[in-house]
Amino acid sequence: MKSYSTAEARDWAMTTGEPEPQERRFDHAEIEPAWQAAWDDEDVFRIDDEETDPEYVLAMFPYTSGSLHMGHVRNYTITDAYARFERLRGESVLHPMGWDSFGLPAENAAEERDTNPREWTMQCIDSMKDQLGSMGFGYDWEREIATCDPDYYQWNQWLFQQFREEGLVDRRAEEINWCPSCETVLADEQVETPDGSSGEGGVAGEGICWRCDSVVETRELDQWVFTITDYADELLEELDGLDGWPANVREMQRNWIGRQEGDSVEFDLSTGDAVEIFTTRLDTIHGATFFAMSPGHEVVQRMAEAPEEYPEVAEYVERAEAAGDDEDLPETSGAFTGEYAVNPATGEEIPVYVADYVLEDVGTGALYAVPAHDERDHAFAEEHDIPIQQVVEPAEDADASADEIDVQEAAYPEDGVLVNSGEYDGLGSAEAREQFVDVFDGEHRIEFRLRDWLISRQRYWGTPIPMIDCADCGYVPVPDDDLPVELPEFVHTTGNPLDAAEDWKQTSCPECGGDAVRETDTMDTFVDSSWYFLRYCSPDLDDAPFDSDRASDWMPVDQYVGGIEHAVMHLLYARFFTKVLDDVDLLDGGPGSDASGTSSGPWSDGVREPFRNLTNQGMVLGEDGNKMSKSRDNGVSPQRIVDEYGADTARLFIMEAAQPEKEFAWSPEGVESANQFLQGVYELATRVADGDEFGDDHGDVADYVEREIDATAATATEEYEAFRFNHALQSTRELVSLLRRYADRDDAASEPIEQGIDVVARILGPVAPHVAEEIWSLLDRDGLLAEAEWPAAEPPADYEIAQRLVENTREDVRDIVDVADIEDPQSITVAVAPAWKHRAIEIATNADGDVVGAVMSDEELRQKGNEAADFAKDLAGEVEAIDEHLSPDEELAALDRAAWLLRDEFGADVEILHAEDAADDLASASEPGRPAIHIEE
RNA sequence: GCGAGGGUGGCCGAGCUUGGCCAAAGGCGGCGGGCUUAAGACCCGCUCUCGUAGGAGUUCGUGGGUUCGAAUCCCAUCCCUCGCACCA
Repeated sequence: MKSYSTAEARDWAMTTGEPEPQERRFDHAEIEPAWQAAWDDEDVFRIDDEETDPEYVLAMFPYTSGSLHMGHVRNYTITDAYARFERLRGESVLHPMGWDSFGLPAENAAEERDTNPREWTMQCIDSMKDQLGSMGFGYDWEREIATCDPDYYQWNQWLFQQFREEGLVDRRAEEINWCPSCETVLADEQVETPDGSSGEGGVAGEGICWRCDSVVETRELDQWVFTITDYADELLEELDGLDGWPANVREMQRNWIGRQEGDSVEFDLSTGDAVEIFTTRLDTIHGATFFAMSPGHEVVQRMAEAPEEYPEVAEYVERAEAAGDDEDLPETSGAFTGEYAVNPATGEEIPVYVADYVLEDVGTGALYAVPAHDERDHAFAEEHDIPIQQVVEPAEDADASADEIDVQEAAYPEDGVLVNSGEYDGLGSAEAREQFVDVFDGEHRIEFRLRDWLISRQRYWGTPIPMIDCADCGYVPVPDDDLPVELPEFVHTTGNPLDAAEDWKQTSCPECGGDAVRETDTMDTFVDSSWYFLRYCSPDLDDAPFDSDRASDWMPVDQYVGGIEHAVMHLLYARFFTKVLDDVDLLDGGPGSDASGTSSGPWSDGVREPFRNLTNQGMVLGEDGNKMSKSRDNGVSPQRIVDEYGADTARLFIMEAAQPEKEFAWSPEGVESANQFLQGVYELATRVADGDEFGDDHGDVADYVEREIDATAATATEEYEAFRFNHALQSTRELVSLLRRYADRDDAASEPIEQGIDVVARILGPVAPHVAEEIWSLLDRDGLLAEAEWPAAEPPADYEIAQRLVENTREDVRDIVDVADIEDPQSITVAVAPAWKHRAIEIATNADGDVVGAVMSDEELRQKGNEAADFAKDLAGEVEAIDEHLSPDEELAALDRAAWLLRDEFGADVEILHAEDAADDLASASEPGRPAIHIEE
């Protein structure tokens, strides 16, 4: 196998490096590009199409803004480190990168700079690719994709047709969110509520655009939608199986989907209308004392259009509409319509109100109100002097008792037992609901808060929706053969540039051949990101969006890392797409296709879910602990850090600072410390490489060091696996510190140090890959570290127990020296416990109750007389808490290995003895796990 | 209001899933010592209280409980963060 050196690496990089400074420090500006070129040259990060079931490590691809920020760096450092770790462990790893490159900002940038979105975006990609490269992130660039590339977005169009054939595409008039500034519609998810801090100026509660913060208006337009609600149930249910996802993300999706089980029943109104209501409390129907509809309800709207007949309704509706979506109207406001509804349960006529607290888009926008058992109904009834009729009282086992409840005072919203409900009195709430559905000719229904996914955007820089509007045939799909529908040249205009592109827009109908126009809407960019992880499997395929067999084998993504801001939209849409793609047979994992998967649920039967494990990296805060922002001027540019300290330092600092999902504050001291640490390791490596400084005397101290090396490798393995990189790095620092201490001893041998540095380099490899390669070549190892083998990960025999013994003993010595005020200890004698005490413990541990009896019934121990009896009595009190111990010989060996630590620390002679070789009074003070100590001043 | 996640020593933050060397990792800050002409960096200790031989006491939001034994399990309660929220 070939071995590499910086010099050769430099050749790859084709840099003309200055002569190396003779200092024992590395120059990041020199080594980093060199090793990046070496990896590239050796195709280290490429994965062959023929690999089966690789570890799929994925970071959310970046929007092509032109520059990486710290959030990106953290995100990509995490996936890169994990991917490198898995590669060292011998896994084949798929770690691709691409560009989320459609979207409005490119249009804005094009306007500002008098260029076009494509050119602008391509420049951004070039620049960001360089930045990723300079960070040393290892991607398979042969799988690079860009969503603005027609080779990519034609498949958006193709998939759109697949979805359409599946009945998942709809065009309908939608009341949409319109951003006047971006001149586009927004999905509900893209409308944000302004945060409380700016809630003064009368716009409180109004939605704002997620991109530009403009106040969002509503308009009615014909729009294309994906009927994601068809999958609402499954999207909700399978969340339970996503145990590799953070709880909060799953919860956010649950909230978003908002499943609600209830019943709908029709009420006849005196207007002649039959109005459907939706309720989760059908059991309370006998207590309905009024009926309420939202101002937007069609029956109300009709009334409002006849102000002479319904003056109060008209006035109220006007007020409500003027107030906008939000709570400018008091919660108990409303207007009596003059009409009545018949309560099907009681036959009574109850008054019909328009009330703003009834929301148009919840349920059916109409409800019967039961003031006795609903707080809002109660408040409304009090305000409008409507009677309150109790129909439920607490059940026997409820917290409250029936006579404590006064529904005139406050609503009792709990389930209970029916009263005042005629023949149904005494029935439980749940049972009543079940029966009433049939009794009142209702329907049991499941409602969702989730709305269909509106994908139309009146913008240029997106995927054209492949439909043609023909005067005779209506909307006709563009045939597959005519795909892609490519974007026409960009023109500067205030509206939608596609509308202005007349030549592009005018076409003929694929069905009748007559004149027709193209759909000028483009797709929401979340369409692009809903399946990009599949395209990576076969990025150049030209007859399908992805290779189904390979994708079915390679999916799901094993580790997906990205920001929490995508908790709902992107992740929900990607889940939706994956399910649809399975249902149209483009994906099929099939049982057993994923040998490593042990859990059942979504993973056991085909690829139903895209992401097995999800991590949301925490924020990188500014030095002051606040979110980085231009206004606070606390931002840190990744480029500056890389220039000054190098990518390795930045990566190491970020990974040491906190676990991936936690936020942390930027710290110049931390960066400095990371850099010094790397320089320190490198320096030690140069000392080993020079060789002549150390001997080859392999003593007890070397044994100690070697055990620590093995233990560190084991810890690092475990911690990397668990995504706690900071813990792995912490123990690596401890090992380096030990190695340096050892190296500074006169009797230091080169072998343990070299072995230690070797292991340290490999552990650091995933996080600080350039320095690690540099050290690897200093040690004259074969090949590239990036392709080396992960160090064996077995902790040494009884490591924990021995380590505890040593640590406790050292602490005890310190305690004694301190408490007894010993100025200058001359000699320290340590005696391990005699074999008979070990034997006594063994017997005691196995004794059933009578510890003293058990111990003293042993022939050998009885001969020890009182000493044994006393020891047995001590044991009896703590028999439950006795730990594992080493044998006397093992204790002796462990302490021998560590004796140098005491010697160095106290500058005293240290003697480790068997009990038999020690003075009687000393030996008698010893216990297993706790040797006797004598210090001579 | 509903839901999720949390409350640990001066601060940050592990540990709590599988109760027991847990007075509780690590870092920062502070103190002492080493190295150095000096500073910085680096290295070694200490950093709840008391204690002249490794001991004792009191701690992990608060109050109860289970247990030989609880930061760790159970119940109640307060507080914090996030998400949803006039959701029928």
